[in-house]
Amino acid sequence: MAQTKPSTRERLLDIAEAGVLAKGFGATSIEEIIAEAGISKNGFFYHFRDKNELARALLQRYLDTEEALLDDVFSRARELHGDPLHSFLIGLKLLSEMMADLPNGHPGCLVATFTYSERMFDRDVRELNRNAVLIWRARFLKMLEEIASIYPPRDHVDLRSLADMISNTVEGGIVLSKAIGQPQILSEQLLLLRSYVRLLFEPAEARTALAS
Amino acid sequence: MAQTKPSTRERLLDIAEAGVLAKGFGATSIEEIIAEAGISKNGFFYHFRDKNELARALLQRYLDTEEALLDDVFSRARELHGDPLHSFLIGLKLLSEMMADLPNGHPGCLVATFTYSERMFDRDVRELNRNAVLIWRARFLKMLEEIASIYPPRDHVDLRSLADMISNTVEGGIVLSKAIGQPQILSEQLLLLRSYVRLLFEPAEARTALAS
DNA sequence: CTCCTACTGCACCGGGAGTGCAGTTTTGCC
DNA sequence: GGCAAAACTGCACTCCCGGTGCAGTAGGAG
Repeated sequence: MAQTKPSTRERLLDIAEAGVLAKGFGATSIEEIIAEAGISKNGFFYHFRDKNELARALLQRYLDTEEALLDDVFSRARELHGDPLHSFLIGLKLLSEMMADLPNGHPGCLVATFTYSERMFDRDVRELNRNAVLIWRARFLKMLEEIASIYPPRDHVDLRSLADMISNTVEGGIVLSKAIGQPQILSEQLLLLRSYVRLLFEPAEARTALAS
Repeated sequence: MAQTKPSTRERLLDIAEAGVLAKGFGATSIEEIIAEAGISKNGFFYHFRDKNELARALLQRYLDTEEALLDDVFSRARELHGDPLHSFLIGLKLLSEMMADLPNGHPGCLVATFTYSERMFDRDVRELNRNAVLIWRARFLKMLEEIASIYPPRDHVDLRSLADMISNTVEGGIVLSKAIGQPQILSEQLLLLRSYVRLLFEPAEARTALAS
């Protein structure tokens, strides 16, 4: 499995992804992708029937990577602490640190890009995009339900909304970081989210004074 | 000042804005804009030197409208309650209701769209976009500093980050709402933000039990 | 030796960005 | 009413991009 192919297809996806995140899908031309890849136009169309199929492949690959990353982060967090609340807080911390360590900041989220270009794609791609957000929701909801079953929340909150808040924080954080060119915003926002989760669920006796 | 001109320029901007929010800037063609406006191509170029100038005008108009809206919401909130914390909480509630009342959900934020297409624009437009976020930050930071000077926060938070969290919630909420086609997410997320601000600043004695 | 994968090269179409220029209608103002 | 400026129209043309069609080929696997 290890780097058997620096395959052309993967290189095309890499180049396309960078372009899409920097300029938007509609503004990323096949011409420039093949120019950078050093391939002919027909070479491109050998791999992807049309631009929509490029979009599909791009999004699918992106979602698989993200899912693996989230699996990794939160299972590592769970190994560090068996309690659902504390492992969740650790997971958010890890995520925040991971985002802070990206050298040029987060390059952008394809789900957001595609959401802001929905009219360009066919049903398949839009459905894929929609499902991605619903999968994130389900993932975080499951963790929050486990937490809430042990720690009663301090305020009336809908756990489903709260689950969305994680995705929300990431998506918003990426936009703001990119917009003003301050990569650290994303990780700061994740820490604020963590602070909220803590205030919501952590029992008062565990928070004597303002201890971190 | 009242509707003296349903001027062509404004109509072009309206049509362009809808297109840009639905498909992205690069994918919104001048041809389709003039087709919908019923104007010739040269008519378009009479108003805007090129596509970049269209972007500039689009963004400037959008930012002016948003600023006026925020001024309105938070000054109305201030009239309803003199206390900075409570008027801020009311403002977030008003904003949330306003977003919930949009018939087809929020159409999208141009700042986010432009952020995800940065390479398409010249320095001017990128600077305009960047400044917009910094202006939002300054606006909310001022309000939060006033709050924090009266109510000591319950957790160590950087007020600047917290100020960004308002923009963050809106940007993220718009992405999620659009992505899964559930307009209410944006207003829900604003209410969660409100819950966080309340937990952070509201004195314990004001929150006996879990009262709203 | 042959089949398959992964391409190259060329020619072509339609549509979009943008330019240039000449001409026309509409509007505001004296 | 007259006149100039503003707000356009129409046409012709350039270059770039998405996409198609078709013919051909280099290299590895059986």
